[in-house]
Amino acid sequence: MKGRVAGSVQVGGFDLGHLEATVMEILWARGKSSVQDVIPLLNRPLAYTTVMTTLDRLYKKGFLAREQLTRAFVYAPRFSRPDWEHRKASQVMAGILAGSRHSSELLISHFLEAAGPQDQLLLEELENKIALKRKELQRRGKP
Amino acid sequence: MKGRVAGSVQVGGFDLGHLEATVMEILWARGKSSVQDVIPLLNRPLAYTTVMTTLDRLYKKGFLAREQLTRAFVYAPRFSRPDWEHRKASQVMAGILAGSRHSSELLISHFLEAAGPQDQLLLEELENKIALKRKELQRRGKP
DNA sequence: GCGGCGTTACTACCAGCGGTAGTAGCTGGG
DNA sequence: CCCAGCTACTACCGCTGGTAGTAACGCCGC
Repeated sequence: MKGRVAGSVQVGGFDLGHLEATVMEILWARGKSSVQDVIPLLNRPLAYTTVMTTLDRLYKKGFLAREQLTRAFVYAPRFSRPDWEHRKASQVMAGILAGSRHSSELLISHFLEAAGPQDQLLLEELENKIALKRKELQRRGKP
Repeated sequence: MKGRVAGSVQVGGFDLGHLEATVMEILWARGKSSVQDVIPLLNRPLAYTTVMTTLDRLYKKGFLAREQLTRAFVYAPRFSRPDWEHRKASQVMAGILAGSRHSSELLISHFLEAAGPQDQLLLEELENKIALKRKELQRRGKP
């Protein structure tokens, strides 16, 4: 009877299997696509129904929208890739923030460790954003 | 025969079930613990063997160390909670960085959105770190 | 020395999910 | 009106995690 324990950090809700992820990637690249559109773009031959099931599951999970233009369904991502990443990032951050404030710092620290020369602009932008946020918080703190 | 598709971002390797997560939480809170120690701290009664199996699986996954002090095994986390979070964060960041540089910014942006007054110190620290990193990159850039 | 109790190791079973695919039935175009 | 193509439904497999029973083993107390 599946215990269902409250708590536990679990990022959950954004887990895609390999096929699912691959298909999403294709959808993001192509935009509106039917099953037939997707099949030839896969790196291996899969039965029509397999791809359809996958698209359907993605649809039922709310990742894809569908529309019956011709006889066949045409699927399209409900979120753009960046948008989806943002949502995912939100989930991840929410999970991490729930764990502890400290972990947020850890995560960002790790980003800093991994940052290279190509990220200089990004860092600059980030620094600005943080400065802004701090000013805002200070303003709100003592009006 | 399990298709095994290359690619797909998947954070993987840090997935704990609910019971597993709960048990880790207990271990982090209590430090070295035996099965008997853990059982009363769970929010519902579970068979001795259930808890043992869970501890054992965690052990085999490398999350816990064990030691046979008395007759029973005594389990302890192999990583502190912050340390573990750091590792997890690394994985997450690696995944996100692999996706695109842009997503890193999204993730951190989201953190900034979620940041509140209680994070002022954190933000300050972060700003310093970024400034440091930028200086370092500039130094390395044109010696 | 021996028996029992606590422990472990082994094994099992179930449910959920994702990958994979077959079959039946519906439908629009010719 | 019939066929080709598409969907819906269903199924099966493997893996993972939750849950637990059973058998065997060793230490402690008598």
